[in-house]
Amino acid sequence: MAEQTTKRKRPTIKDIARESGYSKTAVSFAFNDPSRISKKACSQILETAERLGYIPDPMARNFSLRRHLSIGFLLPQEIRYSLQNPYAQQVLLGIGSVCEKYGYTLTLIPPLNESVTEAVRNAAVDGLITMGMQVGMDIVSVMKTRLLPYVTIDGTPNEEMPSVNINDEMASYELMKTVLDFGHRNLCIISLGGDIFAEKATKMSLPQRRMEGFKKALSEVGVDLQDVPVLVSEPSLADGKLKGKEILNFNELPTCVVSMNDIVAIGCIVSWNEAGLSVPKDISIAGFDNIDEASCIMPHLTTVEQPAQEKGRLAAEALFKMIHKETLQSVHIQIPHTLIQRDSVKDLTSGQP
Amino acid sequence: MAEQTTKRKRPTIKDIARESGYSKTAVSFAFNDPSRISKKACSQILETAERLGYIPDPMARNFSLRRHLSIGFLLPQEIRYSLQNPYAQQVLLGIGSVCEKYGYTLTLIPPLNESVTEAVRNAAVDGLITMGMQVGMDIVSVMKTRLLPYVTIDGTPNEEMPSVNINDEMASYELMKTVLDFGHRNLCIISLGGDIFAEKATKMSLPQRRMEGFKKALSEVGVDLQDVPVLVSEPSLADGKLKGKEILNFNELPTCVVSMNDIVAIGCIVSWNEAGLSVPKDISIAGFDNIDEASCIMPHLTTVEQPAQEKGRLAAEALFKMIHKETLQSVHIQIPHTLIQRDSVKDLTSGQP
DNA sequence: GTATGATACTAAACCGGTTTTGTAACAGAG
DNA sequence: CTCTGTTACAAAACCGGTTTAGTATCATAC
Repeated sequence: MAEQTTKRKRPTIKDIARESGYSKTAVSFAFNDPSRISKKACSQILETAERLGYIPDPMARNFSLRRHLSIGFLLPQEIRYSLQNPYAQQVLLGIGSVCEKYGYTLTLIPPLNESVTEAVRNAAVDGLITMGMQVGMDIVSVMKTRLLPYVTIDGTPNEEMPSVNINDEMASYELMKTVLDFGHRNLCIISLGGDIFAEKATKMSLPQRRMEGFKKALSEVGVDLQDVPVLVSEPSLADGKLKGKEILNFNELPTCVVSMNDIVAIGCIVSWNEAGLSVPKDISIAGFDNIDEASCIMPHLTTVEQPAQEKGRLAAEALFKMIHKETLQSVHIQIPHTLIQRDSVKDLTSGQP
Repeated sequence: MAEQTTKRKRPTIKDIARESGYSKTAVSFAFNDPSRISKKACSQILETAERLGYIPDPMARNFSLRRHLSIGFLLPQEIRYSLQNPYAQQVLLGIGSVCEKYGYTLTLIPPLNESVTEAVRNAAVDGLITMGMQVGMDIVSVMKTRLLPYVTIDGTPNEEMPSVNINDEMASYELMKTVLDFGHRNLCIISLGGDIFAEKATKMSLPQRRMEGFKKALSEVGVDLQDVPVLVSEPSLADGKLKGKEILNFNELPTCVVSMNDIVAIGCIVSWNEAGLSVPKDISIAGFDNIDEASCIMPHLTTVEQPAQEKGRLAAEALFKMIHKETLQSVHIQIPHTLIQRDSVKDLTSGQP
C-alpha cells in the first residue's frame, strides 16, 4: 500500500538548477554556450549534471528549437518490398550519406495503418524524400500544408514537385532499340508495380514514361505496343521468379523479355535456369537499373545504368538546401544514364549476312 | 523597408481555438477524442482546421505525450559501409517490418561527428537496436542514463546487454571443420573489421568468438591458429576484392580461404576470376551469413546460414516489449544456424582412397 | 425544491528545454 | 562622482500540444 513504485525518473534541467544552486538558464548555457557564464558556474553545473546522470532531453531541445535533425524517406510500399529492392537500397545509401554529412538522422517512414497520407501527417522530420510521387496526390497537399520541404525521385517533374530523374523515356527507347537491333520481335515486357502509388498512376508515371520509350522504338520497326504482352511485377527477386515461370507458360515463348527492373530480370533468369533453359541461348532478357548483381549473375545482364546512389545524394542535397533556406524552391535535376550491353541478349542477326 | 517578409506560418491549435470560438482543449478533443465534445463543436472545429490548413504538429504531440513513435538503428559504421552490407540490409529489413507492424518509424542513426556516443545522446527515439555492442562501452552508459531501452545484435550477451545471437563459436567450428574435412590445411582467414567498435573489441567480440570456433576445429587436426594468416576486411564487396588480390600475392597461395563474411568472400571470387583463377579448382573459399548473392554467384558459396531478417525481427520485438513495459528487462535470444555446403570448397580428399 | 450526475465546455498546468528581458554588481571613461 | 557598458546571473515567456481540475447548464431522482 504505502510502497512507492521505484520508477526512476530522469532528472530535468530544473533538477540540475535546483541542485547546483543556479538557474535553468545557467544550466542551459553550461551545455550550449559556456562562454555566457563563469567558469566556476559552468564546472559546478556540469559536475552536478554528471552526478545526477543528466542528459538533456533531445525531444525537448528539438521542440524548443523547432527542428528535428532528421529527414524522412517515405517508403512507397511495405518495408519488406522497399528495402528488398537493391535499386531502392542504393538510393537509400545515397540519401544516408548526405544525412551523415549534415549530422542528421534518416527516418524510414512506412505507410501508417496502410495509409501513406497518415504517415506523412505524423512524420517527425524536417523534410521528405519520396519515390514515384505524382502531382495531385493527397500526400502532396499534406506536405504543402505542413510546409514540409520535399523532393521526389522518379516522380513526375512538375512546378510543385522538385524532382530527381534520369530521362526514362530516352533510356527505355535505347534499351528497346538495342533489343530490336539484335533482331528480336517476339517480345514480352515486364512493367513496374506494387507501390502504393500505382493505382493512382497518371500518364506521366515512371512505368508510363518508360513504356513511351519502348513504344517509340517498337513503332520504328513497325511493331505495335498493343501486340506485346505486358506483365506487372513487384520489384523483388521472388516476384521476378514468379513472372519468369509465368512466361514459360506462354503459348509462344518470347525470344526476349524486357524488364523495367534488374531484380525482376534476375528473378526470371534464376527461374529459367531452374527450368533447364539457358540464357541467352534459349531466351534473352534485358533489365533496367544496373544493380551490382547484374554484373555478378551469369550471363551478365544487358541493362540501363542509372546512378541510384547519385539520385539519392542529389535529392538529399536539394532537400537540405530547402531546409536551410526555409523556402520551397522548385528544382528539377536530370542526370545521365548509360546503356550497358552485356551478354543476356542474343544477337539473332549474326550469322545472317 | 516596410515590406514584410511573407513567411507563412503554420496555424497552431490556438489559432483554431480562436477562429472557431472554442478552447484549445476542445480543439484537441476534436482531433483525439471527439466523443468528449458535441457533434456541432467537433464539426465546426474540424471545418475551421481544414479551412486554415491546420495539421497538429507531430513534434509537439510527441513531446507532450513523451514518446517518439520511432526506434533507432545505430549504425556501427559510416552509412556507406553499413548499408552496403547485404547482411546488415537483411537485419534492417527485419527490424523495419516490426516497426511497420507497430506503426513506428525506423530512424537510422549514423555516428554524429564521428562520435557514436554523441549520436546516442541526441537520438530522438524510444529505443535502440545496436550491432556488435559490448559491455563497458561509453554508449551503454549513455543508453542507461537516458533510460533508453536497447537490444544488441551480434554483441556480447551480458546481464546488462539484451541480445540476439546465433552460436557463433559453434557455427564457425562447423564451418572450419567442413573445410578441414575436405583436406585443406593451407588456409587463410579473413576476419571482420571496419566497425566503430572494433578497436575496443574484447575477447568476447563477434570476430573473437568466431575465431575461437576456428581455433577449436584447427586444434583438433593439429593446426595452430597462430600459423594461419589472418586478414581483416570491412564488410564490403570492394574491400573483399582488395583482400582477394592481396591473397594472390602471398608467397604460397592458400588452398582455401575462410571468410567471416559472404560479401567479402564474393569479392574475393570476383577478383580471382578477374585474375584468371577458377574457384574452387585453383582455390577454395567459404563464407558466412548466406546472403542471397551466395547462391547466385558461381560457384555457389559454401557458408553458414544465419537468419538475418529473423535476428532483426526478434531484436525489434524484444525492444518493443521493453518500450511498452517501460522496464529494462534483460533478454538473451539465441537462434539456430545452418551449415550450407555448396560448391566453393574443393574436396581434396576425393580420388585419394 | 433540492441533491446528484451527466454533459459540454474552459482555464490553467504541464512536458523540458531555449530565449528574451531584466537586474545587480562592478569597471572604466569623462 | 556620475554615466555607460559589461559581466553574470535569474525570472518569465515561449515552443504547441495534452491533460487535470474546475465550472456552468441542464436533466433526473427523490
